Amino acid sequence: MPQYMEQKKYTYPKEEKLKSRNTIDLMFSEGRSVSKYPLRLVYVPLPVTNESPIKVGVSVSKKHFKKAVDRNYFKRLLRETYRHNKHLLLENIPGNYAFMLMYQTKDRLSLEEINTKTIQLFEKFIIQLKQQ
RNA sequence: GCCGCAGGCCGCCUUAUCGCUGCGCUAACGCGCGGAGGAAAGUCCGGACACCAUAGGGCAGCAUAGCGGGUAACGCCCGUCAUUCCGUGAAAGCGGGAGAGGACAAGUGCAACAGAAAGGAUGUACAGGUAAUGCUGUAGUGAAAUCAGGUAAACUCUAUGCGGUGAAAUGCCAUGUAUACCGGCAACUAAGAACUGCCCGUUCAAUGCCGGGGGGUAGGCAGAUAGACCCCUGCAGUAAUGCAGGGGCCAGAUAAAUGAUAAGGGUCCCGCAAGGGAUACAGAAUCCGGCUUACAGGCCUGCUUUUUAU
Repeated sequence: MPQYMEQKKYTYPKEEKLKSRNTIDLMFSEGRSVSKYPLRLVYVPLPVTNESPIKVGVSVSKKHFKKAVDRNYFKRLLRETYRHNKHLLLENIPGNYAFMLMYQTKDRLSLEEINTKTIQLFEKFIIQLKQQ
């Protein structure tokens, strides 16, 4: 295991899960987004509270995968890559944020490919955030 | 042993690392123990459970249809008979399979070929008969020719059953903001209402603050995970199934956990070998009973045929 992996917390606890229907509606109506095909990240700033500074959900469209097993599988992979790369977000956001990570292709990418794309996506997000 | 058919069952395992979720323990860090299916699927039937509706009766609609049994219930399951198919046989019979099967003596519709004619039918020949007439018989075609013809997985009729919605049901708690209403305090006149036509005054209203408070949004809790439950044994029954005794606890999430990765091992396929490949269908969403559909590979039981050995 590389050195850095021991230092960071690769967790995805309940408090970090995006559950509020209203927040999700807000994100899709007023949020901004970045894409790194085939992934897409939608985000919106939240008011600062005592809760977790970050709220994250994942999404795989029924349009791309008809069977529930496939959707579950790719949602798990998205959670996995979020877990391993969430420090990129936590170290760079100025306040509280909500995110939705979306998988937008019918192709069955491997975990390794998705992981690479996720890192690129997060870096792209950070650049966009700094430009504002 | 092989092939085929029928029925039933199972449907990957281990370790490590990083994670998720429920419960228990702990002051805490954490630790321990559980954690998808036979179809979880299609949402096609039947229930349980809720709420709404409901005097009684009828119409419409939908479903079912030999007989007997099982069940909480069913359109499901079991048994059995008519009928029918296949094999065998001279036949009787024997073995195996199918088996939605009430009524055509209410009405309507439909019917290949053959045939004069197939449904308000009746020609020809011969024979018989009458006041008269296909009135009667035979020949001829056909499965069927006035025989109460056939056909209802044809309309239809008969009998029986069925109220609707569906866990986003339903019940409860409730922060913030605004607020019906109630109480207290403060303040005060420019306007309002009443006593009263006017002035003063009083009361109300109005304003601000504080407190109470109903409904109720976000959200939360219950519903919701111990049950027509599972396993074993015995008894009753041809069976479906029932009864008795003993043992067991087996997901409970809610934008939704039950995973990801790596290594090793099973099993099967290809190959002389090294080795390579495959490991299905598929993801709980209130819960049960069925039906239907999907499924790599493997196992078991029974029967038929054939081969070899005894």
